[in-house]
Amino acid sequence: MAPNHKVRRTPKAPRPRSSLAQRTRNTASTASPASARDRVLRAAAHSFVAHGYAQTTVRDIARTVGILSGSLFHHFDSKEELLEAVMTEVSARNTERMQAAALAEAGTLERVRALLRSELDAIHGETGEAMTLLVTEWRSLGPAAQARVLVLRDAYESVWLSALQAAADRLAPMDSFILRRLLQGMTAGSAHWYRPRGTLSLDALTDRIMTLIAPGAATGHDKLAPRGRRARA
Amino acid sequence: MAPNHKVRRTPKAPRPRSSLAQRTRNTASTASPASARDRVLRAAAHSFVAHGYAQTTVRDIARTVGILSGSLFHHFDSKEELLEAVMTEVSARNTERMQAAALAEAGTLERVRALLRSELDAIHGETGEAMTLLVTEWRSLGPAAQARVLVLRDAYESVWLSALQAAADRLAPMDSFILRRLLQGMTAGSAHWYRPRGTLSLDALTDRIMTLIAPGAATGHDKLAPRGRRARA
DNA sequence: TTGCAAACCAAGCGCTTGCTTGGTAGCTTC
DNA sequence: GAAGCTACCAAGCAAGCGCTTGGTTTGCAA
Repeated sequence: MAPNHKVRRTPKAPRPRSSLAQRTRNTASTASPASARDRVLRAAAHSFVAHGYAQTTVRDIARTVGILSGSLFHHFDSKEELLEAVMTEVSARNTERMQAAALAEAGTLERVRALLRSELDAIHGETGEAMTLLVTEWRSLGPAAQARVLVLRDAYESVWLSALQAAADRLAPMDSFILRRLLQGMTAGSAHWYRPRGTLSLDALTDRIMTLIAPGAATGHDKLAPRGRRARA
Repeated sequence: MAPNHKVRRTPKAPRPRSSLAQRTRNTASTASPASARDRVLRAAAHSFVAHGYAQTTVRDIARTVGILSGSLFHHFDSKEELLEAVMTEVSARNTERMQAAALAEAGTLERVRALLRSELDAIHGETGEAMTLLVTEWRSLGPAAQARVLVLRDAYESVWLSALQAAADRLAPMDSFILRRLLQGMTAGSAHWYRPRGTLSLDALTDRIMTLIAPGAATGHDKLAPRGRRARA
């Protein structure tokens, strides 16, 4: 087996900086609009999603940020810590967004729909959230990092679970835990085939899934799902 | 980017052998019950599924087979060809099994159920099929190999599509292509959480999914899905 | 008995990988 | 204006990777 998962050293967290202004170099306070650390994080997230963790080299990430590979380790202690940071940030941000989206709705079923739409946004949205990484690259994390991220993941999942339980009488008759797992399969799997620029909108996709889990319930938009449409590309 | 996907050389296919009898070494005709090539294939499939393609080294595979890493290349030209061979064999075998399972049923909905059960079998069954690899490790294949495997994958998918179209009036009102993609998400995703040794049987899981895609239809076994059950571990 | 091919070993090559080290440029602070 | 900090470069190391090479063992066929 390829020896992954090194032991953790001292956690790195360069002091936050203030000023702006763009230079050839990102020095102490003349940072880019997005700080150097954030730019590394974004580049890493994008590359991890697009090509996978193992297929992405630290040299790739450094190149897109515009620095040398060694300089990455000024911001992060290891490549794995970079993955953990991406996962941590992504799941924290999305738990927040999801909760806000749910609270904006009154009905139980409408809340489930809001959660669903929010999750699809996190996967396909223009903000380029890397939510799928939590599933697809889970085993690229070492056990210690897994345990740490799992705490955030559980918080995210508990929001889902209570929303599903609250709407249980309007959903397909099924244990909420199983329903959630099936739902996650559908949303995560959509990363492999759904193309945001295609003919199927994210709202329409949300409706299709709602049709499955809440049969007979009008789901708001696009009530009768038109047949014979294609989603390709 | 990590330089994968080398060019193809001459395809290797050692002549098939006949006799049996176990020795310390697998020579021309005194092969193990499963030929050496098959044992390599099985070991590779198992390791690819368990730890991922990138995390599996050729030394790992060789060790579980009981040979040295260099000897692997007597059977396969490259590690990627090994992955391709696994995918090819798996999708060919499962297309066959699935078609047989479907033809054993008369009704359109029963056929869909048979396909579904067959796919779940391929993912979780005791035969240890590596069906999930086709999704999870798809991008580990180079473009050329992808094109070759895609032919088999398309055959598999077309069986699904025609079954779904035939049963369309008894399924959730939705384009069959989209329904298939959502279904595949549920089945493939189950690899991440479903445990065959748990309290939820594969038949019961099949029923839960059928409940979603064919609401109001009695699905054969286990008609009213009991609530409040847990599937964990 | 010799010839031959398949199956494998032993050794290691060349390359890429994540990461380290020692030093420097630019900015802030006192 | 010196100290001190962050951000970065330049160079390269050790380890692990897929894969190659040359030779040996084994069984079978002629």
